[in-house]
Amino acid sequence: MPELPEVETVRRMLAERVVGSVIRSAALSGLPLREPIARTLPARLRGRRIEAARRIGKYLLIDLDRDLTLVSHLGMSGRWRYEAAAPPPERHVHARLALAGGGELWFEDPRRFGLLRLVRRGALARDPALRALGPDPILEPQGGESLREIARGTRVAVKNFLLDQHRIAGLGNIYASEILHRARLDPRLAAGRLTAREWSAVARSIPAVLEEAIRRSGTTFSTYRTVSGQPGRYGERLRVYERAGEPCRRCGATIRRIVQGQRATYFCPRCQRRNGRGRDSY
DNA sequence: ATCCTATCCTGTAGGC
DNA sequence: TGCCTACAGGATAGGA
Repeated sequence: MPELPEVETVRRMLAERVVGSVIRSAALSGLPLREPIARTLPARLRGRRIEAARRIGKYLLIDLDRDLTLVSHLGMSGRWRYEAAAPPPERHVHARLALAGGGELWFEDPRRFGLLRLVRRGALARDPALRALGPDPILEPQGGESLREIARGTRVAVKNFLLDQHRIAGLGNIYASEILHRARLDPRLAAGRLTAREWSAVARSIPAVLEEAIRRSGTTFSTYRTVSGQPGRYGERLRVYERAGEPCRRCGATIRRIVQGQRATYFCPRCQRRNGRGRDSY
């Protein structure tokens, strides 16, 4: 599941391999993703030069000349893939960009929850996908006080708070659980009721987990791959995610799996405590 | 306003 | 072995 570290890994590789290239031609599968890909996309991409690869939250932005930006989101199973030589056709390739000088850039997405949309750069900040995003925790790190302010008044569980892209942009199901384990916080606590000290622990844990995951090229469960097809290596570092029934690496207690908002949450019932809080605190 | 649920999709894992 | 079903989750529309 591509979250901030996976998207950042893809961004870095695109920056290295395709920035500076010119798109010679483009072709679409014709199948809709989260929304249909505009049929005019190939014509608008032809001849454009790739100027930069950026990331905001889980969105990957490919800046082109003539003030255009290709906005992409990998959804659940999306992948940008670079092939140096003309590769054989494969399933689930929804956009193929042939680069001048050889090489192809593919947007693959079996589950089609992804997004591909061409936007004028001047209109980016107003684009519905990006407009309402909260701060990106790597580009705009938030301290504990700031997080506490963002959470003021909300009763949602802190795990769900971390998943809300409108509050903080980039965390998904894997890293939300990992961050709360590092911060030693029960994922069921009401976000609006955490203490300053608890928010401070969350604020420190977010970049610690994300930066280590970026160093290891992200986490691969099933489909995620880097641009060149390598799996991420953070999986072996996971402390709780997908480890239900296994011992906590910190205290040895058995990791639990619960469901919050129809999503799995993993946590250690011993070292992620409620700190003697009352029943109404979550 | 705030919060929660159902929905989209397909590869994979588990049961029998 | 093969068929069937349940499950995984990011974002969002719509309902409570």
